[in-house]
Amino acid sequence: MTKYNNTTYAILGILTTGCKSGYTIKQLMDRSLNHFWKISYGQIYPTLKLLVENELATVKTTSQDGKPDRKEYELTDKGAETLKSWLNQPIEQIPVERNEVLLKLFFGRYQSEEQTYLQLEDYKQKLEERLQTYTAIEQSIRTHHDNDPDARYWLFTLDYGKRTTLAAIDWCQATMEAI
Amino acid sequence: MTKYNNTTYAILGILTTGCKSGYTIKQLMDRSLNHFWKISYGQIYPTLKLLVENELATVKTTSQDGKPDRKEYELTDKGAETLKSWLNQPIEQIPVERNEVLLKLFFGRYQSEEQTYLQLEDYKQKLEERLQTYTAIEQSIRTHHDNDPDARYWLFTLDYGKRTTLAAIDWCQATMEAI
DNA sequence: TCTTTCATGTAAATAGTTACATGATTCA
DNA sequence: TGAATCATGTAACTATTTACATGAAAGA
Repeated sequence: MTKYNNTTYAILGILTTGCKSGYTIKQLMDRSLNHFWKISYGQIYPTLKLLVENELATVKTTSQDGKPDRKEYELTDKGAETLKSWLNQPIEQIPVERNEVLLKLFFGRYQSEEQTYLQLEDYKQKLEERLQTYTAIEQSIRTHHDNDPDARYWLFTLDYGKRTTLAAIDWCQATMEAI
Repeated sequence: MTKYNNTTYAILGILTTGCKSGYTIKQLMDRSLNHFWKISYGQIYPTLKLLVENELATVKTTSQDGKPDRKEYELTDKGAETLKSWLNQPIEQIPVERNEVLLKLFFGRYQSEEQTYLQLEDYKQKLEERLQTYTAIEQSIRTHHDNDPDARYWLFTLDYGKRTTLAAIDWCQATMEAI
């Protein structure tokens, strides 16, 4: 079985949700996966091309009146199999999440305590904004996708974002008090 | 002021801690920054070269008996200034941390509930191992670097790792119960 | 008229890992 | 004898973003 990168599997997965074109894939990404997976058009279009080349999907161009032509992609059986087999594999290792604030804090001795404090305050504020975004998305899913069988899983991923962000906010507070 | 990437600033910062060669930089990284910043030799050596080219550091080659020659790098005033000015700038935005487990969970509908459960169990276990590593590093810092003025800041970054990892573990538990 | 939305795509640049090459010493 | 540690470095590959190019329609 050929191995693809996770971005390819992400696109493969999105094709199961009814999104069919590069444009709508990007939209769904930005709305629903943005907190743990983010990609640009520069990756989406070449990947869709690759899917067709490797027979994981098929394309057809559809004309729409008043709007540009769009290419609609559909998973093949091989594509669906590839997705499922990836889903069932456990992850190899948790990746290291690079954190610029921690990197700066690590060298905190070369900074004034006021500056460190301001840095943490700024970070905390950004985290709080993020938390609010998560809550907003959650509300939106609960009202617009209440009967969608995917919604359950989407809410699980949001819950993760909320919990870890909250933990980070608490850490900011505690660290600011310790300085 | 020229802008560099964060990896360059990380190396600049490590040069203030007494690590002088590419080899020892890598060692310190692996031991102390590994939970939020990780780089390979393939990045360290070219970056050190760049630092010298841009007059942020100077090199001299020292011979050691019984061991290979080593290059020792030292920050210039310009290098120290560059580091400090970066430290004082607030981060632009919190990066999206890609999470393969969440990506798989997002498409959980195409997987059996047992498989999803196993996936979460596996992730939880990996997180618990990570938490133990953090605790071990913390102990090591408390015993070996008790009077080091940097130690305080190192412990702050570890505390972040512990809190967010713990939150992720709780999420795993809650999600496993919900499935 | 200007901005937004729709829609697809490529080229260049940046970032980063992995694999390789080299070679001495120490320790089991 | 073989592995580990010390030590530096490059080439190839992979992943990804950013900037650009194109162009029509809708709405303010």
